[in-house]
Amino acid sequence: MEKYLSQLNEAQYAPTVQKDGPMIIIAGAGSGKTRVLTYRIAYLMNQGVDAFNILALTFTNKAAKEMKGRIAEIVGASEAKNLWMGTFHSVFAKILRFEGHHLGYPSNFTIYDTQDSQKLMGSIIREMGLDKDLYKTKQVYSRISSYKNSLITVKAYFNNPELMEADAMARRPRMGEIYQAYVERCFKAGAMDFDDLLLRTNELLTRFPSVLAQYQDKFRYILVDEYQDTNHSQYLIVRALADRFQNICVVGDDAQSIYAFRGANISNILNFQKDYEDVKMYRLEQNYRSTKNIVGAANSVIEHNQTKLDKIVWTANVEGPKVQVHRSLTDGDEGRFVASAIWETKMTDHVPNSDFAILYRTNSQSRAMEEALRKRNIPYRIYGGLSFYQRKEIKDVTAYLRLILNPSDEEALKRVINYPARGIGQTTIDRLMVAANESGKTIFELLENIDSANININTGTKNKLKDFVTLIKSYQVMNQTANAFDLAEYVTKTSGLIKEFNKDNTPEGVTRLENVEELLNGIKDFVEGQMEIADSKDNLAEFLEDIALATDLDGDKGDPDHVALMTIHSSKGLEFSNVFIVGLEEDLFPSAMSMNTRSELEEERRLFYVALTRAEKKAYLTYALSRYRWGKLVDSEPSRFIEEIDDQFLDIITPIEERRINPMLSADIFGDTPPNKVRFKKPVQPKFKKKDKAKPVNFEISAPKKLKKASEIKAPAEANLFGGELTVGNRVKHLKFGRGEVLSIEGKGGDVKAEIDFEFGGKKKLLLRFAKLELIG
DNA sequence: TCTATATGAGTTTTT
DNA sequence: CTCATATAGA
Repeated sequence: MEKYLSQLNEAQYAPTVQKDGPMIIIAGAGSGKTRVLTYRIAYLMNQGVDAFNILALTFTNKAAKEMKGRIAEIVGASEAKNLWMGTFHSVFAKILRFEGHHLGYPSNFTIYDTQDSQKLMGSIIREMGLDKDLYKTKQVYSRISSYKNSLITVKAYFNNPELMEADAMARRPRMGEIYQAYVERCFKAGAMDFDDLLLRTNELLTRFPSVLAQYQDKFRYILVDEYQDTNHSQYLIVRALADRFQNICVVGDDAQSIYAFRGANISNILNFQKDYEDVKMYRLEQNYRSTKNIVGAANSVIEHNQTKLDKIVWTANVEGPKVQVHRSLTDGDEGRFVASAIWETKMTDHVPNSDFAILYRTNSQSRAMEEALRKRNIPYRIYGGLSFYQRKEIKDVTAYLRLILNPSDEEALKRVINYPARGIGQTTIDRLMVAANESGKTIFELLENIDSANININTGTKNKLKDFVTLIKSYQVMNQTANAFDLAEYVTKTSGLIKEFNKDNTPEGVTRLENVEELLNGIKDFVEGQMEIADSKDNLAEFLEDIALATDLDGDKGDPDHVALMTIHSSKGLEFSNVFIVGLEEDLFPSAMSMNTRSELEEERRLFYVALTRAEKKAYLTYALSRYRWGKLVDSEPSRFIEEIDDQFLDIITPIEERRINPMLSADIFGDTPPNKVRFKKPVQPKFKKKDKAKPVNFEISAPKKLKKASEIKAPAEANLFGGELTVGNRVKHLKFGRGEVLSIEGKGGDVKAEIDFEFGGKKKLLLRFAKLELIG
């Protein structure tokens, strides 16, 4: 028990064992902040704090997963499960499921992803007859998103002349109307977008003091990782929840703030000491991760930022090799350099693939890297990128499921009403939308009574619409009794989706089918993990929520020994022996979109700082003289960030190609470009990002692929309680629903069910055979 | 009124 | 290159 504490140095020990009160830990890169956080949670639990009373918040799924794993190692998986730990969005989505009814939301509200939100805005802009070149959906979306993140409601917007003025100046005077229409339409659709999950939580906690009190009492100890990345909305939630007990511990590093683009506000961390009384401040400045050269290089870069806290990150580690800078001719060459460097290092040092990471600014850069790695037969895995759940075919299936659960979900309806084609065209949909807006009814409600509705639609189309309603209703009936897997399988078969995908015999089409199959497998695993809940009605809703907030279908399948490829954003919090930072070119990194203001540029610089400090032993910086963009070779120049590093930490390699540079020559002359232009061809399995493409032999379609979540739930066969051990009136604890009281017990043998009234989720009937309940005094 | 084809426009980063 | 929307054809 004490053993883990002895692994901490003095600076880390102090915050770890401060049990109560507000505290802030300013933690430099690699200074062991995650260790402090995880050990602190373990310490709290050892001090008798109930895991149910601890809330730990992170910003990305990746970070949440990382932290969960580490905590489970110390306190054990079963105890760790009782912690409320996850991203802000996922934790508050769960709370809103329970409490959303206060705000007029159905408990099975839909979560709109970016795509849904943007489509809705697009159609609002069109309906309002606005110029779509002036009102670009993406810009409108990010503008509205930033209002929401700053807690500027529609009402507040119209009361704020400055904001309205700013939008008018940007030639978008009707922004407020769009905002208003968007909010109304979301609400009517029973949908929340990502920002709503935070905004509505705030509304809930402000408008309903009893709800606030309940959660304040529950979350007696709150820990927030990466506090520098909180936006205003998140900040207020944390403050409200922590207000009663003031046991709040935030950890962050202003130098690693890289989410300003989604509203992160550095002043939250800078002003923390003003928000609470007697704040203890701790600083972790010793870097345990990286060599002197890497720390030195990173420090010399971040020096160029004006806005920063005084903090000296230092290390007692070895000097190590210098940071290597490498120039390539094209992005293809860059990939080949990286692949061969990895290969050579593996040969000489005998290290595993997992010692390497390739980090880039934009997701699209992964392609050149993938290709080169595949050629060298180096296994790799891409993290992030286009999420599995955002693929067209997956969204098609889930749109049906969403509609079954929540027929008001307008975006889902529009997606599937004519897919597969049923002869219901745009004109019909437009008329329906107009009628829906005028009547205040949802489209589905109109469709249910299409004969009596006063809409100009011909009889033939009306019949098609009726058929569609009948189809969806039949699914809804099935959903009453069938589990999510059986339903989803039935839907894909009977809606015509499978037939539609089957039409396409191209490799992409085949991949699509496989993806759908994989989705079904995922649902199956999820359902099996949920078997304890006797009324299976809810599990579809839960599955949909999970996937709405998940980015990666990250199981531990495939070879765990792979090179990691990811954006720098998603690499935060991770570390690797060898790190390649690629594409260090002006307009790419720093991004062309981020060079308008000093603060934008400084965020890019912090991003570079984050990238560099991921490396433990060796860092490589690469750039190319020209790069393919939209199929065209475009010239580029080296990033300013390379120049900003103090020379003493750098080892600038002048490649042999340097002497051969000649615009007359194409890359082929060097003989290192593959004879056929593979680059332009689609890889055979391009959609399967989560597989190790370097080993196509490994392509195990038939092997069941498990969603991490489900397999986690299933794996530990804990001692389940059976009827004999449980009686009416007992108090029990459940992983998800919290504490509860047993109301009744029914059934016999393996089918004993208990009805339990939980603090979160209300009354549930659980099958004791599966339910992992714990008796509490 | 719906469907297939051409054209054209846009690429940060995440929940 | 890869999406999303305009236009012609059925």
